[in-house]
Amino acid sequence: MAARIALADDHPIVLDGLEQLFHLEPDFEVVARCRDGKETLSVVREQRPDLLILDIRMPGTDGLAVLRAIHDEGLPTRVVVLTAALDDEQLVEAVRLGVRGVVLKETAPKLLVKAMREIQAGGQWLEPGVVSRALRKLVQKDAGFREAEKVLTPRELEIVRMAGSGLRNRQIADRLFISEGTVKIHFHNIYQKLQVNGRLELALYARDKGLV
Amino acid sequence: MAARIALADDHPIVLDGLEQLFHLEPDFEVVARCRDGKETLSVVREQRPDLLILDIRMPGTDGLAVLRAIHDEGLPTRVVVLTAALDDEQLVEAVRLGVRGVVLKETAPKLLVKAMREIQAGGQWLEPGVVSRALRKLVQKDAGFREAEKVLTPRELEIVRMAGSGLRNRQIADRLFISEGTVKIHFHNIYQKLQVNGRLELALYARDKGLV
DNA sequence: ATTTTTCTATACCCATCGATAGAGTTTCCT
DNA sequence: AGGAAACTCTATCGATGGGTATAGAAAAAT
Repeated sequence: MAARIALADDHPIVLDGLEQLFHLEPDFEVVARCRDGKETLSVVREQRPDLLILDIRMPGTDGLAVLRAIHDEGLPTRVVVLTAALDDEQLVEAVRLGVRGVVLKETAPKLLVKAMREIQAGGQWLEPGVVSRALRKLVQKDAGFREAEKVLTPRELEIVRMAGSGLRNRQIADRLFISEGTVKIHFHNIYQKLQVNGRLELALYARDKGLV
Repeated sequence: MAARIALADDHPIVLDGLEQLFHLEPDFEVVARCRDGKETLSVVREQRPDLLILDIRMPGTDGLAVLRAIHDEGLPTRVVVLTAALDDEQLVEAVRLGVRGVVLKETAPKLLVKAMREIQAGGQWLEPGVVSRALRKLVQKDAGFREAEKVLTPRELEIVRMAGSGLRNRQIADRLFISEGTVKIHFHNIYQKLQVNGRLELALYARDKGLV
């Protein structure tokens, strides 16, 4: 019996391409085309397809939200993420949510079919190149981000954010209802922890690390 | 006689979708599929297709570079940009380079066909929504950028850049072989011209406007 | 129960920053 | 030739920023 596939992508042309692709494979049958996350979710809930090819970027409810819902509701559909470029964090999140496969749009269609068969048979399919590269980046960025989150106390993080917005010591003190001296102490500690040389470097650092 | 179309996109599935789409239209004939910019360029040079459907994001030589080459060499092929999301500056650049149409991937395939016919007949096709929105943003950003370039003298711009990198007055003075006092004067003038309240605000401003 | 961490505070000192005033040089435009 | 704009300098002064020492109170970890 042919595996029932649902397709979800906001680009009609991609849907056409996918449908055409699987039309040539007798062991797959496309049972639904979805243009946004909401539609995808209702289709998966009602039709219970065997497989879902899911684009991450979609208008409204995005792919990850769909994946999360499927995971949380324990729906039996196996999901393959098909996307142009996968963000590092998105990848990790997707894997955490039990995605069965990750395929880039720039890969050969035949490979996608192969991946689908693999998954239908109970396996997994992660493009090695993508995964390793993404994970490497993730480690770097995550290291920087979480480093800041770990070494800094909540209060210090708060102050870093304010400094990143261009506030003065006096202003920060007023907003936090503490003395200006205390603000200075916090900055002093922050500088030591983050190895930066003043509030300007700190502000730029905060911007880079996405702490603002 | 059917119009000869070349397709350029790094996603094979999209190529499949496009080919399938135009296969149903008797007045169009797909004569080439290209996976990167280099391939696209050689195809356009040799086969001189009537139309080229071009994705902006491609590995290696990207879509804009291809468009630039086609424009510079005076090749007769009319280009339609087909992309997921078009950057403001990219759009302006594309129009400047004589692109004949801009279509988003999320638009209905039938509309793409309609646009192609329009262009083949000598017209243009720009998605109104995209264009107006992009242009509005562009005006804003461009205004901010050029404003800074106009009101600031070359020397002042130099100093703004250095401040944006986190340098101190003393360091800036040393690098420019001027006295620290002069640096202060420049900053004073800059603050007045840009209506900012200190070097931190200035640095953030410079970052936003892309002056660094 | 004791130690550690976190947050808070004050006081002093020096470096840096920013505003202001006054003035000389060059360069470019009219 | 004359004027405007840009760049340079010195000098002063108050405000802000940052280092250091000292230390109390509350919360968390051991």
